[in-house]
Amino acid sequence: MSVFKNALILTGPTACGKSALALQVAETLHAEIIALDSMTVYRGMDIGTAKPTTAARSRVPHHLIDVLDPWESLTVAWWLDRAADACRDITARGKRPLFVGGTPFYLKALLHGLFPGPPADESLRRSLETEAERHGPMVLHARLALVDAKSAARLHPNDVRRVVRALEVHTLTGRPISEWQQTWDSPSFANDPIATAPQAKIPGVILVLPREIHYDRINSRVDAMFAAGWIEEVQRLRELPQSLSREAQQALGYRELIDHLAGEGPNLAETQELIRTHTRQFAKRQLTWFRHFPQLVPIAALNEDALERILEAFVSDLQSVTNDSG
RNA sequence: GGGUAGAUGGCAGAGUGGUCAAUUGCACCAGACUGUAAAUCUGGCCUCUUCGGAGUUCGGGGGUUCGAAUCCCUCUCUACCCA
Repeated sequence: MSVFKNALILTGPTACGKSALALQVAETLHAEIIALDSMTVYRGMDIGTAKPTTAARSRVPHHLIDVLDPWESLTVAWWLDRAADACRDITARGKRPLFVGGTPFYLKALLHGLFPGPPADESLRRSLETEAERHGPMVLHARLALVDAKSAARLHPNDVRRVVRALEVHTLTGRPISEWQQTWDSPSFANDPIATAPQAKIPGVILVLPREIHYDRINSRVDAMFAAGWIEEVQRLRELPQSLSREAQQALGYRELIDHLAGEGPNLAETQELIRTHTRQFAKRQLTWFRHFPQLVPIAALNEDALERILEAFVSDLQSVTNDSG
């Protein structure tokens, strides 16, 4: 029933070697790749996002890459819609969709769906945020407690971003967000008319590698990005006629480089070190998400038989596989 | 050789007689995450703990004091200045 029923997932933390393996997997399984990634969607942001090269993209078709300009906004819901479209498209052409990427929130949305609530109301958000700045976050949290005790209990008062969204959903729908959010709690809730999440059972694999090795890879990849002209790329983005969207400008590394180029950040060497550090921290955050998905089969990324193990994991989950190679 | 200013927890940096195991930031460890998510937020971070506390810390040594990271002496080291 789900549009994702033929899909496969290859995920893992940043710089773990997903892209290279993905090409091989895609070629073996006759698949096309859909980027499970919140940043490679942006045109002109190539180096720092480790976007698949044109060579890679000519080997295997990639979707949801370079689909937005850097001044455009992006949300999970938009991404999920487009991912569903791409899936339908690929399936219709007799190919298999292979999600590749490491944006954990999008992965969760893909696996568990989103509650079909209202999208962001920017002006409402702005006024709530302003209020929090003036009178402190407690004010918003206290108000939330009045209309949605369950969410208030779950959310820390300082977590303004989520408190605002909870308030926003309640204001817009008259229904507490905690009611809407039951999508992720109970499968039986799928019968509820407001919870129409796909609840997809998509076979997936997660690449893992020892922390020390992983960190070395991250560090040297950041260095390689600088050597490849990352600064010039960011400079070009700064010279665009329109300023970057909030989502684009908070991309890891771009943000630090933008600050540096604007004279508001540390010197170049320090900026580079900062980006290495932040990338390592990001990888750790990704890992805390991945623990929530026990259905993903862990594969040692550096093992020589990684490709075979991935294929095995997929095959054991599939009834029909268009695979004829060893 | 003379002078001045300093030495504080992984780093930066507060504190200048008790309320100091020592503000804060960073790093580090762990956690959360339902339309900003490569974002944002939370907890921990000297040692031991029956979680009530207990024991050792603020360059080394000595001293003053009921009591010192804070005052005095001395040693070592560092930075800058004059020779």
